[in-house]
Amino acid sequence: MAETWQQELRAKGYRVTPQRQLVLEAVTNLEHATPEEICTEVQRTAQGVNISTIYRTLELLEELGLVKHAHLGHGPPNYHLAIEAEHIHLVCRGCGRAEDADPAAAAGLADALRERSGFETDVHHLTVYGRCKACQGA
Amino acid sequence: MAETWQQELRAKGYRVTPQRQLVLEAVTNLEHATPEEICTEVQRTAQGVNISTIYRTLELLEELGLVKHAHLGHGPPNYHLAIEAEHIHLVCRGCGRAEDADPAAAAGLADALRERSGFETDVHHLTVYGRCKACQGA
DNA sequence: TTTGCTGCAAATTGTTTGCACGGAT
DNA sequence: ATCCGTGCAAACAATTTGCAGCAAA
Repeated sequence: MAETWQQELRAKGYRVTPQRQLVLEAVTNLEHATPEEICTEVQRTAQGVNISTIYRTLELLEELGLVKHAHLGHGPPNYHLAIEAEHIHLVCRGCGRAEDADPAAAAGLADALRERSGFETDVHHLTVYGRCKACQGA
Repeated sequence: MAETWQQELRAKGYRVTPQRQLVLEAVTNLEHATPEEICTEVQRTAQGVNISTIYRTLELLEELGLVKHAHLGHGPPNYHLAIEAEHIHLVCRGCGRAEDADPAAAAGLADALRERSGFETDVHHLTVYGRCKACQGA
């Protein structure tokens, strides 16, 4: 189970390199991170790694379905494990932080949109903007 | 409404310039446009206008609450009139088009998030990804 | 005659690409 | 020997900023 992604890489003619392992580890540990942040994390154990390798690796890992990314507002995109993608992003306008929520909360929304517009909602890629509990006074 | 946006500008010590009027017109006419597209539109009647003026003007108009912007996927943000913002964006993964939906559909979602996470949802800035009716076979 | 607004160019930031070396197969 | 993956630097795209001249109050 844990060894499958390396096998999948090899099966497709790709190689399993330290950089790729480190990027996947970083995405796993940071949970929600930008390419820049991932690069910094990776460089803690392999200081030579270049930012372009991060981008290329993230693209590859996304192709394999291991990670996903979302555009949460202005800045750079946000990467996380695909397995952990089963959630809604709540982005706070106050502190800018992103927290997660149960996609079940969007079930009603999906139903309403399907019924009214025939639109099939991808609940796993939903980003909601607003104010988090902590920022409720500014 | 007796209080025009021009008066509001002056009241705050800003000036009403041709550029600002043209940008607001462009946002009105294009309905959903990037800064680049707005710039091109404005330059049709005032060819000297610089892209940085567009950015500065859009920022100002947003501060005044006249326009809003949304990040629909990768590229540059998308500007539209605030008055027209009272809707949800449905972005289709198939054709890439954005259609509008009634924010009432998200009422249940907002309730659920407030109850579970104490998160105050901004329903007017909700973007939902999925597949539109027409693209339901790909 | 002060102050705001603009155009221009340069600086920033985020991301992609071309290329040659080094290492794995 | 071949081909992939990487670091590096340069190219690119989107956006921001510093500044001098101009124009409106």
